[in-house]
Amino acid sequence: MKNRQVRVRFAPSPTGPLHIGGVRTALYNYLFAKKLGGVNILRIEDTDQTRFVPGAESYIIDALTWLGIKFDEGVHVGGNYGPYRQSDRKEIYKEYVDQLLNNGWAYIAFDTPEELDVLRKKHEAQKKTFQYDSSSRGQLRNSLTLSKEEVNALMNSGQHYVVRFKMPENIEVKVNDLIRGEVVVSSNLLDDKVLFKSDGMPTYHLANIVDDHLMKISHVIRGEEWLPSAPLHVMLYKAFGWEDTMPQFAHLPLLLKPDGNGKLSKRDGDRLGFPVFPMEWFDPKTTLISSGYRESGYFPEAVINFLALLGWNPGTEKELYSMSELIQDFSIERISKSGAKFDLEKAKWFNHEYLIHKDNKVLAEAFNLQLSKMKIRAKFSFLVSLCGVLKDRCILVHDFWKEGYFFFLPPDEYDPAVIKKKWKAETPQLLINLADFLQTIEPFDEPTINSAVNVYLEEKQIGMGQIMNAWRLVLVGSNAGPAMAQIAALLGKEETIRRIEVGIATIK
RNA sequence: GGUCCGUUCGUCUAGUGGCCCAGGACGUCAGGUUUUCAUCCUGAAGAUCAGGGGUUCGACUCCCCUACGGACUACCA
Repeated sequence: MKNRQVRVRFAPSPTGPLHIGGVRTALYNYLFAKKLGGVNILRIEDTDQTRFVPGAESYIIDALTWLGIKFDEGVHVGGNYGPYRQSDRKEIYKEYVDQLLNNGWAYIAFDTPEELDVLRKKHEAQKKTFQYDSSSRGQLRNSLTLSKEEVNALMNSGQHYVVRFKMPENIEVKVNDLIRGEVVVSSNLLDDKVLFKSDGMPTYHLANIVDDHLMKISHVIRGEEWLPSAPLHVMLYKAFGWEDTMPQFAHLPLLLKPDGNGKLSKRDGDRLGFPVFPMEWFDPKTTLISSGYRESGYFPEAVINFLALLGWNPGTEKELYSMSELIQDFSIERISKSGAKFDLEKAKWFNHEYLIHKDNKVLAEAFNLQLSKMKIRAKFSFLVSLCGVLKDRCILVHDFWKEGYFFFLPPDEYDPAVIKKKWKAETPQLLINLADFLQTIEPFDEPTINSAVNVYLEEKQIGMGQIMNAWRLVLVGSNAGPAMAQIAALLGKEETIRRIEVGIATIK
């Protein structure tokens, strides 16, 4: 098993949009594969036809593509171990169930879900737990209790049946987990899981093991919610005689809600007002829209960086990581054992870091996209300069509008608090004089305006406090925004003077 | 209820027996820079290492118990 090629898979089921915890699982698989020169596979686990959601599969692919998580094999890229969608592999599983049935590792069971439900309720009423296992299978309707003739008769009569795994008694099942070490469970506590459903589809457990084996998966990196079923999976490898090539397991810690405890869920996003999905998702059933990081103005690099550090760290103080740096430094040994609470503040900080280091042209393009949705047109070169001026104060791409709307819309009202504090009797005249002076400045750019105005104020013996806030008020409408010279330069001479005139005429 | 996993500042975490009366980052607070706001810079507060027992000359680090939290417990994945 040494020197086996690293082959990992990310195997979501298309029951809805990929949620941020799933993204992290996909990311860790990708980083691990690339680090070791291995192969990253995208397999779609759609054995439950009742939960299939149209659009979910393409959403998963688009989201991972947006984030820069690439696959070497998978539904969308093909490969030598396909098909990569379990519904397309339906025929394959039959042969393997038969193998188990033939060598006594599985049996046929006729109990209906309703019958079992009644049994569960009955046991519950007595504060006991019903389990379909070695203790109960002798009293139920299955090929272990029925005669061969009865079984055949039932099957021929079209009676629905499932195939269950026959969990052996009294053995210790050991799961060697790369993150948690050895986990030991007694087989007596494990139940006879359904491997093959009455609808002719395998369950997750069967399909998963067969596919991992057939696709030569070397490492299974998945969420901690799978740890309880790992012993069953180990037993399945044993039953098939595939112990030698059984993959190594690594169960990742869960992503927790920001407040309180518990697994992060779709609900939390709505409740706390932050996205739990990489991209916006339109639910065809409820017609509700869930927000996404992409549409909220986050950069994929920031989302990746933030997620990578949630449950893993390099052991150094380095926090800003590009994807290729992550690949270089990633290791399973440094994944932590305990769940990590999702902290939006930290995510924002990462985004800000990425935003301020982005080229102004890239930012301008993103901003332009937002503006065009608002039906606002602007010269690209103007947007590039504007982004340069505003980027320090922005966290998300959306903030460019919040921080710079007044470059597009003249003030329609003036902050009363600023008027009260900074608008004196002599202010209008001072502004008129300033406007006259601005008229003479050439070129009307930031450094020129800045030094010219400074000299002008000094010559006229006007204090900064006497005029700057009032000037800002007429240009912006409040006391916010970047330096005055920057605002004036971007607004242009004509508009700057016009706003001064309008302000004087409006403010009493 | 049962099984399994986990537990270091509010949050993410460093720490693999002495370097730790515990380090970094986010957040918070204070000061500085700035004509405003933000950025930025400096600093501060913030964890009796869940609690209790051991082992050891010495424990955040090893062992046991307890508490708390979580996951799982479907013909869902």
